[in-house]
Amino acid sequence: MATIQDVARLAGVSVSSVSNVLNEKRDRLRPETFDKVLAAIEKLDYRPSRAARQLKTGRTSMIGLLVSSTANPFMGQIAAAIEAYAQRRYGYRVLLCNTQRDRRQEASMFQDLVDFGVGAAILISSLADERHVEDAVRRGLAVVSYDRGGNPDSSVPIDHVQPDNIEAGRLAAAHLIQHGHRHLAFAMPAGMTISRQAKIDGFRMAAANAQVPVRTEVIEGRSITMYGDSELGKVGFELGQKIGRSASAPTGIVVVNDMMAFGLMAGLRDAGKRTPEDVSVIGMDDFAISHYIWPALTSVAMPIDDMVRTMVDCAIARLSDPSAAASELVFTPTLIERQSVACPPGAR
Amino acid sequence: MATIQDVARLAGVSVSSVSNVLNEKRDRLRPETFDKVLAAIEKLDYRPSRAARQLKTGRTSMIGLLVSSTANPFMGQIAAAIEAYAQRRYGYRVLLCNTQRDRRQEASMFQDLVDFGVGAAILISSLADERHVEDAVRRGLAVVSYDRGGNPDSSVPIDHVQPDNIEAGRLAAAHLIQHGHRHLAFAMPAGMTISRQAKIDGFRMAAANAQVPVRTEVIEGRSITMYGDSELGKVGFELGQKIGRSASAPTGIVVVNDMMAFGLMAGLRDAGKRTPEDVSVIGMDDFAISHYIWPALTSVAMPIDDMVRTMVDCAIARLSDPSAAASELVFTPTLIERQSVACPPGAR
DNA sequence: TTGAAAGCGCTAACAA
DNA sequence: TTGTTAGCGCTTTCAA
Repeated sequence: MATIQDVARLAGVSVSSVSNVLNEKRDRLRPETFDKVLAAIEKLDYRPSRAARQLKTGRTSMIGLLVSSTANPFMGQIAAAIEAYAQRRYGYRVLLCNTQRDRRQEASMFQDLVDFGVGAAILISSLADERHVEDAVRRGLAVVSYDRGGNPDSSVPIDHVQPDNIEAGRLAAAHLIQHGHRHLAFAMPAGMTISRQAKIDGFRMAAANAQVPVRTEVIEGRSITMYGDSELGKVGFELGQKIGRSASAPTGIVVVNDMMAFGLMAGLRDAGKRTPEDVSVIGMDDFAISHYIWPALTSVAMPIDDMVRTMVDCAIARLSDPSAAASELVFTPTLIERQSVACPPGAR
Repeated sequence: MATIQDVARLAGVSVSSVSNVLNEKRDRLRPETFDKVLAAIEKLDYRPSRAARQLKTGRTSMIGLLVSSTANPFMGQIAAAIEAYAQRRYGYRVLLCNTQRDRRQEASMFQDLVDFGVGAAILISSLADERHVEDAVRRGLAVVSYDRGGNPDSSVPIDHVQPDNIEAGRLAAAHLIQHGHRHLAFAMPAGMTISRQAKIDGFRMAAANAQVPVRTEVIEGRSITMYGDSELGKVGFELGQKIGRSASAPTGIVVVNDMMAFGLMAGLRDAGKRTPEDVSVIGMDDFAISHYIWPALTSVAMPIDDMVRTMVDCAIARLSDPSAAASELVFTPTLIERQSVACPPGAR
């Protein structure tokens, strides 16, 4: 590989002139010198070493991305969107880390990012405890956190971007109530997270605001250890079976995410219940696949592209102003009506 | 951030001693010196800069991963598996690039990887033309290519890992024939790739080897530009509609991947055809979701974990022996029987 | 067993 | 407008 020295030699100029060309400081060079250098660069097929540049400047054009697991299609979609936008808009590449929502993993990934000299990271994982994140920020990493409320007590600035989960829960429950359902359940894996709590709050709020009495309950499945899609489906399946066999089952179910909703509908089916004739189901995340399954899944869609752009913009902005006040940005979800919701059996 | 100098000063030793500690050269240090240094490292919470290390050694513990798009759940799953294994087994992190199967993008991503000093990359994208990959290899990047046959003429060593696509096609078609189907179609988006051709070959082979006459055809949908899952589903949907409305439709369809199969079944349904009663469908990739939809999709599963381990092992191995002969590794797929295949209408 | 010093490839301050 | 030079933080000879 050619170095800046080789280019300087071939062009008959000094390395600083070459450096100036590389950094587009046209005003410091005579046009002909500029061209001479350009020609030498071309000839040698020279490309500057990012490692050397980074060592000198302390900057590297990489951001870190921590997601629970891209094996979950929702995360895969977000990862693809982030990577594409960061590259297109800022020329940044993405270092991918799958956390499996494990705090120790997350901490070690943050550490690695700092060691690599990465300046900013996007964290998508709703672990309630944020202390290891704060450590990373103190070590100089800018972090944008998705789907977790901001902590006003925090001594360090962490930007937060999230969908309005309360509204998501409300939207889903209200839709069910509007279809005549009077016994609703919110289904999720065991274990509370901030975003789950918000969804539940909205879900309950819709019931409380209804003109009629509506019974609500939260149903937790097994807890999850791998954040791919297969385990989530299985938890949903088991829960669906259980609900399907129960005598006093809810007629409308809001499921914390689409993958689990698929499993839940399969479990319901296994127990002899049809969706939406016997039980209505609403998912959240709006997978592309949800359009195509039968019955097509009604789902609460999050404005992914908007949120992704915002997260990347925040991350890059904080690179140049690390001490700016943390921003808290909330995005509004939308209900996508499809075929998995109908009036409850009694109402027909 | 503390540097090696700070540590040396605090420990009262030279930087080279600290370096020796960092690199575990215990035999070059008196145990007590070792401990002194360790204490200083601890005290300062020192972590060596990877950039500096890389500049000196030319090595960095990152590998590149190029996939069409993690928005496709199959790719998301592979990406998660690669990241986890590379990290766990070798302590390597992953630089993620979504190529959208665009040659120019791929080329620029390879270039970036080289610029970052990344030594090895895994490429998952069946672009037929491999020249830009060869360029990258010539620039010193070790590449392992997935799902593309090796090119014996190639002047540079590129390792190839792939499922036995011929067998995948054969398995699927044979399963349909065994159920009594005599008119089969292979469905895919427009445009031939190496892996699609192999699947078709196997598909036709099964028909040719059958004891009875079997009619086969290849049905191409629209061509695809975004390699997420939504467009693939739509292409399948349109194709399903078309087939469902056709008078002389095949009774059994092998679809090039699960995502498109979901869309195709939805299209069939839209045209009034049921799966599997009217038309049987087999997918390929075996998404976790395929278990849970209705009808559960019979699919050809690729041994992802085995292939992923092999790809990462190959990539890392080539780092230390760039000129080793290229390996060509083929893995055997399995048919996962579920509910989307039945005997054809006539046979009942 | 330890330390001094060169240098990886670049940027940027300063001098010419 | 151009060149010289001092590092960035490490690893790695080579000497002591």
